[in-house]
Amino acid sequence: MSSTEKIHPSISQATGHAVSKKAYHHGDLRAALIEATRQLVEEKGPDSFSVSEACRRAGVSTAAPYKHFKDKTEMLVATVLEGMVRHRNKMLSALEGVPEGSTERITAIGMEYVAFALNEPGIFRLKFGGFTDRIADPRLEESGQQSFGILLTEVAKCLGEPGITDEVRRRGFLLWSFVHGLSFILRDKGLAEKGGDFELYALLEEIAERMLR
Amino acid sequence: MSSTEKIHPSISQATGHAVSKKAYHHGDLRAALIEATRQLVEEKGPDSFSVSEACRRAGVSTAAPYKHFKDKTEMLVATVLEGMVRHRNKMLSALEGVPEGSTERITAIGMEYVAFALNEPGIFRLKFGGFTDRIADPRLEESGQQSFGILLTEVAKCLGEPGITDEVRRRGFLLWSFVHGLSFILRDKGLAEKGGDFELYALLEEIAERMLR
DNA sequence: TCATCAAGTTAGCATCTCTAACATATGTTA
DNA sequence: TAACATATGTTAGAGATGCTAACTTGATGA
Repeated sequence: MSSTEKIHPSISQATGHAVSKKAYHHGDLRAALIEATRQLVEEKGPDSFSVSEACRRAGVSTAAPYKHFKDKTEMLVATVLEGMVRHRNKMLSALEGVPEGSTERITAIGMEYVAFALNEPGIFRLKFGGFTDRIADPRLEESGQQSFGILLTEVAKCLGEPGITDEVRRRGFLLWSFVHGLSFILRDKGLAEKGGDFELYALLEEIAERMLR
Repeated sequence: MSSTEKIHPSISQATGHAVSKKAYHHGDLRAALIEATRQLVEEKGPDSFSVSEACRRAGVSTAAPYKHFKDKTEMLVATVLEGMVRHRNKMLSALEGVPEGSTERITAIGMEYVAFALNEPGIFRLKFGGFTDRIADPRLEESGQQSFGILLTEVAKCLGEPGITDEVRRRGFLLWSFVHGLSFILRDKGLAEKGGDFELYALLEEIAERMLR
């Protein structure tokens, strides 16, 4: 698929928007713009992203996005939200088949977390390291909490706690901090320099054990 | 001090530049622009920073910076480098008076790391979470390695290892990941929500113990 | 059928980065 | 000391961008 090809998704599923806005002129410009934004953020980096270029890629005028998004920031937020949904779903499916209450479940979540950072570094940066100064969007906040909740549930089972106790929250916070930092470092350094030295899975296992012991 | 006051530092010390460029028209425009950049990055956030505004604050035309920096990115890099020097010096002075080979030294470094992230979130973001897509400057890389070296030295002493062995590197990497992630999370959430729940120093102590045991 | 409204368009303003051409201070050298 | 070379600044302007206003078009439903 050529990178300059216009984007015309048939149906907007990921946006979670009213089906009523589905097919006017473009088909689903909102979804197309989100996809163009996602591509550009990965190709050029979040800082070099421009609305104009997304418009060119979606094959519409530069004024068109403003019928769907308040401004550039909202466009990025929508794109990040879409990414977070994918991220969460990946984490959940990574848990399938892994024994309940085992530390491997924690490790699996961590692997998926790091994988997302490495596979979609642009979105990852927008989501986390990103533009807190530009956005304090409650939807991003909430979406993050949901993902954190998945981890906490697993930690509770691992520790044999009855629910999300203070201790669970504390351990979860420590684990999250570690995996979060690891993701950033690996993403920044590139897998070559740091990931080559250590086996990622072994690293995450060791951490899970040290933290949950 | 008014935020619109012009910046006229008497002597450029932090830039580490040839003294020959000290006093032409402005005094030391290079240093003044770095300071203006630093202020703006903290006030408006790294994404909203503009060269024009830095010029206004330094009281020069918008073309003036290009006599000192190749482009906007180089201006930001110079500002981040200056911040990294300050950061490293703070870490080093945090070690003074703390017993050699104690885990408190590790904790002290961690505290300083987190403090920098919280006190200078804009620079911290540019330095790390920041604009890897825009910059892969070798000077930033090297400066980061130097800071990491400080940590590794302390880890080696803590573990009683003869030098920077593979095991030291591994533990140091784990510790760094954790503190790095913690800094990001605390910075993003704001101290209120997360830092309120846990005592930062205690958290870092616990981590140091779990990691170095 | 036709009025309404959603979703596009074009035109244009304000701002931004960066360059070219010009102006001036400084320090050097004949 | 006069003239030159260079560092450092200025003004003017090209090209890109974010966003708005005003207009056009096409789908939907009374």
